[in-house]
Amino acid sequence: MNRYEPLKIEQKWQAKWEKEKTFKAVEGAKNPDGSEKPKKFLAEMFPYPSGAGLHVGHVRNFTIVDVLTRFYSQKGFNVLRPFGYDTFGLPAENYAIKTGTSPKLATKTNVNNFRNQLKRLGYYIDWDRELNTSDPEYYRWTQWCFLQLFKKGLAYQKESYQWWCPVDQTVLANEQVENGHCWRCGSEVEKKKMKQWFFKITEYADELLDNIDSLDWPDKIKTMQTNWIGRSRGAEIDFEIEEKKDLSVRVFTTRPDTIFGATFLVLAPEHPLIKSLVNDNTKAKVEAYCSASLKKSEIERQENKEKTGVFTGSYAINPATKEKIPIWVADYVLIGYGTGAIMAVPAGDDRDREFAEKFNLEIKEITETPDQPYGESKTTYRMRDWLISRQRYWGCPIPIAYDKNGVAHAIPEDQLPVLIPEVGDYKPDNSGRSALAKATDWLKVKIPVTDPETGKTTLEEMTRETDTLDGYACSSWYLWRYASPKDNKFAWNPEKIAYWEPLDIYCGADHAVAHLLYIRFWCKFFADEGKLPFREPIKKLLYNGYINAPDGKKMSKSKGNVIDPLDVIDSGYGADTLRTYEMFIGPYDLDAAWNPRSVGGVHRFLNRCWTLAFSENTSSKNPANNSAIIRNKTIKKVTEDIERNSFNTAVSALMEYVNELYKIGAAPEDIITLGKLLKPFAPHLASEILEKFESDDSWPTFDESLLASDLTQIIIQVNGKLRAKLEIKTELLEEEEQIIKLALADQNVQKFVKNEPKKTIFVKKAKLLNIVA
RNA sequence: GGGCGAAUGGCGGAACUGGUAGACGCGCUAGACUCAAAAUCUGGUUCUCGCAAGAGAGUGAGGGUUCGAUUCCCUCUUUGCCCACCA
Repeated sequence: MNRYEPLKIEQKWQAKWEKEKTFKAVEGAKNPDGSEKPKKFLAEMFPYPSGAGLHVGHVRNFTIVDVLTRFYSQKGFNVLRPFGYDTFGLPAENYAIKTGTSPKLATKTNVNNFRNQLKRLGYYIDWDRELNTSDPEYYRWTQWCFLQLFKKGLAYQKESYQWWCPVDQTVLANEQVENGHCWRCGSEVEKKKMKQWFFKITEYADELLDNIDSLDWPDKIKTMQTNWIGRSRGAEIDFEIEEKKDLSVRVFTTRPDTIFGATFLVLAPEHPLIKSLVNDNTKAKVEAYCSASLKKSEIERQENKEKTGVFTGSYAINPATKEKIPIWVADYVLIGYGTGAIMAVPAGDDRDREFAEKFNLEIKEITETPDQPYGESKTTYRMRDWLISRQRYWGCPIPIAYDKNGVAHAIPEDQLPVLIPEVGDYKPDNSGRSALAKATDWLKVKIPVTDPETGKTTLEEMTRETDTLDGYACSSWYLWRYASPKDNKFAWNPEKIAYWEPLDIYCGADHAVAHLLYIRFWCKFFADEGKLPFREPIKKLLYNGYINAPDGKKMSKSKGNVIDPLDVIDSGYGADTLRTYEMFIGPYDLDAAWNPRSVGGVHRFLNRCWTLAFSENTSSKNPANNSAIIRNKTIKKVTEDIERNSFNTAVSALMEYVNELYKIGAAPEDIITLGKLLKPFAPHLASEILEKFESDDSWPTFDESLLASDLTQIIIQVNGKLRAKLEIKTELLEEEEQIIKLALADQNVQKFVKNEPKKTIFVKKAKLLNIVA
């Protein structure tokens, strides 16, 4: 018998799979009997291919998808498991700024490295469907998607205060600001007033919220999305300004019924009406307050919740009480939510009370409620529109050009893709424009314009948009591109989409809100456009946990505690051990700590599988059928465990099976079953085993009738405590009276049951008898 | 402050719908093989008492429901994640 040499057999099988394109997915694949196979489309959240290569966290994520893909493939599904790379983004660009290497080149190197590493893990991937978001043939269609949104008014420009990262020199979406810091570089963000592009995700807020219930997604993610959208129903009420009848302040409140207790109004410092409400006495003070709070960082606003504010000098009329109430400015009111102005009800709201107490404003108990609520009912959302402009070079150019009046025009679809121009220096300047602005020739473009009066079309010279799209736009449609990644007529081919989509299983460890909300938004939009036959893109979502260093801390280069998956493979363990270990490490959805010794344990297990299959001693040992029970039990357990994503217990069931076969000996059928059940986890070793036994890899079925043996163990409890275990003939399980008699005859039971039992409870399913003494 | 989880041996974890707590793996330990070591194989391993049979305790703490609770309910402690002046 040869030794188990993982690196050798893995190389052999990987070469074979590559040559034979074993994992190529074809629409409409059929069974031998001519019936059509059911489809199953699975994917992981595609990675950003960093220069550091594959991480053990990637391996966990991808292996979960691989186990499920192989499982469904073996079960007879027509499976599609493609792969792609999310390649636009700051790391490649920052590297370019630092070294002068073009991001295009660096990305190519990184993708090649990633692909080679993925192949060494033996993944079931249809490599003909590989995609890459920075490939012009891909981003051509990202730009097309943008234009569809633009045509419907769902991509629009707005001047507003935006989060600005002073280090990365770009604006950030709300989702990319974490506790006042840039999600990428960690530096403190500022507010800056700029004209920016947005996607109108709020248009779909209700549907995005209402459909959450129907998703087979983890509750954690569903709750986070629900909170993020943050719908609240209330009313908008106009308050007239005293002595300025042409002006009024509109406020939003969820409690219009408390209007009798409203004793003052508060406006956000950015509110446009403020300048009309100040007078000569208050003007300087209010202006100082407003500009100070604009400069205030998010951190300061979070750390110091002490109420601050200034009186504008004006009064409004409470429409319910007709009383005159002062109008204040305070930064605890946010411009982006509701109307940016509130009616303060200190008797009903803690924040308003705190403010009233600090500035000695009236606190009036609510003694009256209006029969008919004031104002018009209004629903608002915590979610804001999605800011998509990025002042960066390495992104998908926004396909827009401006005429001499500054009006935005779509680049015609036949001019797509708008290619990223080559520039020598990738650094953005301080003007707030990306490095694209340095490509002076590229900036000029001729766009056909039709005169609305004459109907004549002329070519007009315009200037291109220099902003690029948020990378999340590129990942908002890639799952559909997988259906027809090489199509040059459509972003996604309608027939292929109808066959494969929506995605059956999606697995990832990040992007609970951003990506997973954006892709749902685009799906609903393109469904409305008649371009997608479904309104939710992802049926089932698995959200896996992280893998930490052995000390439980996050792996990081600076701490020097990073485990490189390729090192694990090359140390001699091989990919099968790495894969199986990462499935065995714990429940897939919880964080886990790497344990080098446990890796060794899994390797020992695979070595035992090898010995069982290839040693003459064991494999020829036992032709008898006394392994049928354990074999059928194992098939049942592994099948059901994979179906409920309990990969760690599926592996442990296989370990038990092998341990048992070591004791009782294994017939060829036992080993073939082992090979089939092992294949999702350790596909190379399993293929080697199945090859030796000349077996296919079809998923084995179990025979319920073979799960029980002739003898059955009955648990005997007295007052709920275990006192004896009886071996009885299985058919006796029907005879409750007999079992009670046998139990009471047991010596140990008699020690605890002196008199006639008060009661007996027999649970047939649990094979348990409880005697109440 | 709000929301959602979690807490089980020396360690990672198992027990899926209330029914033998600790599967499987690591570690430790005894033995076999070996001149020896590694590898491999076979036992043991929650704690306390006992040679053993067995007994008692035991799933963060306290209470409750039940014949029976790691599992359900209440109170508390610790801890993780998400959101956080959203009117």
